[in-house]
Amino acid sequence: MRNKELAKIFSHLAQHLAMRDVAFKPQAYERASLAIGSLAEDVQDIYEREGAIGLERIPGVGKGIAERIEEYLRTGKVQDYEKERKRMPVDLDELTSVEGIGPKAVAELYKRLKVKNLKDLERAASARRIRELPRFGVKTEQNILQGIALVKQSSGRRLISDIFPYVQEYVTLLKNSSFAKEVEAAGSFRRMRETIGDIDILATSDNPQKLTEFFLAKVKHTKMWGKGPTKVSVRTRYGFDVDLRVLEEETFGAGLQYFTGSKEHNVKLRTLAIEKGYKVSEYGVFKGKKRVACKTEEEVYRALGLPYIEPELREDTGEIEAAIQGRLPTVIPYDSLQGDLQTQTDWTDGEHSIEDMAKEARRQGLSYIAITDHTRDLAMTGGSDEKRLLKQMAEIDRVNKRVSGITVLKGAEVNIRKDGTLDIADEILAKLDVVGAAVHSLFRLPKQEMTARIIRAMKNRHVDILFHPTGRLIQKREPYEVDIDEVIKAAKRTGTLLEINALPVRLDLRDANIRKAVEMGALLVIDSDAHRKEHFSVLKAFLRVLKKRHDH
DNA sequence: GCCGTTTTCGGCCCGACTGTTTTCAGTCG
Repeated sequence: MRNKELAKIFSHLAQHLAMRDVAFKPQAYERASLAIGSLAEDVQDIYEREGAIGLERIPGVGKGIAERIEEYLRTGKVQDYEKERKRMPVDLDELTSVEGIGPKAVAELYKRLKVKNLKDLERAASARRIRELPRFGVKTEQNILQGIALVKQSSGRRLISDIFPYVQEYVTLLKNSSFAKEVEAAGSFRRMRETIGDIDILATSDNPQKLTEFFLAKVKHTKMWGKGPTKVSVRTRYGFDVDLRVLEEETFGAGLQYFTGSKEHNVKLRTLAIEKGYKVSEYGVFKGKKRVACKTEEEVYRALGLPYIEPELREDTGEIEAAIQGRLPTVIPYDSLQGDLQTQTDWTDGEHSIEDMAKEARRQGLSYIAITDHTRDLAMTGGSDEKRLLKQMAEIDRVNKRVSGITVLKGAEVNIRKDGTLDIADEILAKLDVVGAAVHSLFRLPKQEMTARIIRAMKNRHVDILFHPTGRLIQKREPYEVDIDEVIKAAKRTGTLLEINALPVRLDLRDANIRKAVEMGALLVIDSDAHRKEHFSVLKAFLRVLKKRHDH
């Protein structure tokens, strides 16, 4: 699991170099960081098997960066990075998590005001000292304060995609030890929340003491919050907390149900139990002193007269009422998707070619994908104009001839301009199989104007999908002001699909809006927004975990 | 620092928007 650490180091190094105005190297390091961070294979394995030559096969990694990877694998450090960090000891992750703060702002704030972290930044902004700096002003200062508020709202929580590999690592570690029988990650991770606060792992064991000691010995941690015979709680060196609890085999189901939560779901479940003359705790369902269920979660729910409720639904947003009335929604299994209607390639800001993306999609079991590269107004990404779109369509025809077993559809992610018109002419859109329209600029229009703008785009008869309908970036950017009910109505009226963008930082539409759209009868499409081959896994990354869960 | 059937040296996705300025740097993705 060294990939993520290396990716972070190179990304930080890139930002440090950018702060010092070094030309071109930042992009090179950033590119390598992205490639390493989303690599399916552990760099350590690649290095052990093929040496530096193998490392240089990673796109964006040449001689220089391969040497630094080697250095890191040998010593745990990259000297160039350590030097930069000494020169400017700032918490880049914290500071750049504030919308509008980039490397140059970080450098300036450190030099002039000794701002090292979020706390310093807030203090400086509150004391109105930022407005005094050259090229900063009152407006910037206010934006910074707003940005800090947003970051703090999500205090300590991380995107599920950041946490996912670590959960896998810990669960596998424990499963492979000879001390654990059942191992399961519970909590908000199991409920598949957008962000995760800490990791709760449950296990059963013949020797709990040995298991907790094994865990402590293997999981690198900076703090130990507590340690008892059946529970240990640590802060890992990656900055989040992990709890391991060892449960009795007999009551594992009840414990799993309890520690999966949510708290609100459990409160309601317990209230329902009391009404029916039962009591529910982490040790089981009780009638008087008699335990009537505890072995499995299914048993626990059944004892209360309920069908099994999938963890993803356990938020007390109506699922218990629905279960009582026998109208729980059918949950779509994780391996249901047959295709992917939003992908980018190296024609714009994606990393891989059309052919490579098609082959990878096929490998992952998809039967079709649409290539939806950016268009003209998003020049930053090299967005296509009409002429280039035609060229790309011809290339897609060639790929379809060369690659069998998957259909590649011609598409585009066109820009919705300020007035709701699109940046590609209708006669070209008419030639495409899939047209997605999206807002990429002027995020702060007034609600009415934004709503009208989006609906006008949806009315274009060539537009099939509204991409990332609210434009939010989790923990980074609020959704734009838009009347989502009106958008859903328009979707139904115009037959436009609303996207469920599966990129972990977007998840847009979000859960509550998806439910609304379903209730209002609009159609939805789930896609990956893949910008590189590895991103297809967001369509099924969690499949393995779900399968394991259903095994017992 | 990376990369190459237009280049092994000389390029490096390139425009809108914001907030600062009074011509432009920084951020966005």
